[in-house]
Amino acid sequence: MIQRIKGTMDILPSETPLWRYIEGIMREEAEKYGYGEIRTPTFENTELFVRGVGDTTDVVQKEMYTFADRDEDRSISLRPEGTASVARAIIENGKCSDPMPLKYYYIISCFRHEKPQAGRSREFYQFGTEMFGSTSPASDATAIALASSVLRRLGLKNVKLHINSIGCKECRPAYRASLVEHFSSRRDKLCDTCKTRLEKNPLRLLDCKNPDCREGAELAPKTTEHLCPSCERSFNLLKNALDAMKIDYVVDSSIVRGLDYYTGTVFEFIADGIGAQSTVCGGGRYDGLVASLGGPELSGIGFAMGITRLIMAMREAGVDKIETKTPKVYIAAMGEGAMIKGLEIAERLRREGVFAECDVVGRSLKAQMKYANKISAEYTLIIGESELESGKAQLRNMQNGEQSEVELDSFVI
RNA sequence: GUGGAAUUAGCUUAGUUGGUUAAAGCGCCAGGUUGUGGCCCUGGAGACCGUGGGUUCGAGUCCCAUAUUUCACCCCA
Repeated sequence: MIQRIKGTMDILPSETPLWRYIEGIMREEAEKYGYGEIRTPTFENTELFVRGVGDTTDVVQKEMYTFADRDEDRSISLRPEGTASVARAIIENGKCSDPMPLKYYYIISCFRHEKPQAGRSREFYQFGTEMFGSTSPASDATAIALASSVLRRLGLKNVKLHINSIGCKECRPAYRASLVEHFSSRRDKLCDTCKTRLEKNPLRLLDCKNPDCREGAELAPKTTEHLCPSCERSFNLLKNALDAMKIDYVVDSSIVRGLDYYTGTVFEFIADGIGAQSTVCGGGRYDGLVASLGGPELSGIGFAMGITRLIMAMREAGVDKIETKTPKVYIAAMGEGAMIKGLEIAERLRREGVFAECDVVGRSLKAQMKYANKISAEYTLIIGESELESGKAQLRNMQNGEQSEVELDSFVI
């Protein structure tokens, strides 16, 4: 038995309708906001992610599926996220001179070599959107509104929006310094990972779950109190816009994000009751990304939603039951002649747009009726020798058991 | 990468202090008279007890290793 790769999953026909329902809502909403779908390659030059996502991030340092290409001396990687590829694509396809803003969305799977856990797998699925070419908080508000709108339509009331601003390249260094100062004074109280974070990525100290570190984080200077005038104005405008759009949020200074490209506004939608990996949607502004990939100075704002986490949240909220299509008519056929006739009729009905099935196993009538019941067929048409001769057959309503006689070659349903 | 838990038929599980042909429910297949489902009844198929070692006269039951699943840390969607 050859097993599935660890951390991957099979999505069976019993589950795909829910996936498609969710994806359908994502597409509809994205398009309603003027985003167009983009499809980029599953793998890219490793360098794209190193430069885009950041060479100090865990994602790039220890989680990428990286390998040597066969025919060239070149390192390629399966995409660990979607934003870098889209940024690359707009530069490469000359879209940076299109009318601004550029708005793209995608539904893709990404790959990270992590230890699997609730809400985390090595191949994971996400809906992402990117908007380029606006520095205005109106674009932040629009992106957040889109995410919020998808979640609302999915029926997720157990999801909360947390927003924060981590500052731009002007104000972040100063804030970072004040954080380091704050935590250095209480260094001996920090957990081991936080001690290394103090040097590597001080912002991360803010969302450590260790109780002692949490205490330090509570007392730490808030990003929002160290913003430069421009960032502060933007953040306030964003809050005003969200208020006006009637989108509830909390300002949460522990939202820092882990990818290097984030600047300014960052946000997460956090779900209750789905375990430790509770962020169903995360995003923010990435004003330096396009330039760092060799494109023009073009700011951006986007987010990604984890589809499996959404499904967990939907289960938790009890909104994961959706209607699925069931056959209009099942044709029970006895004998070879009837089976041929049944196939003929089923095909005629399908060409008229009807969901019709015909027995292909050749079992007893009783077994076929049982099967029709199991697949929730609305009607069963019963064909045997005598029906073949008369050209008429019984059409049974499976709900109330009533039967009526129909002309085999002409009945409609 | 670090730690905890789990691993018995397709699924969910039971298996007593190691001792004969490893249970059950659901599901599947077939019957309950001659061509009619949903309920009920009967029967059947289906498990080398995750894999590999070890202890023992004897292991699903004990020990070790390994894989996978799962939960948490790290990190992120």
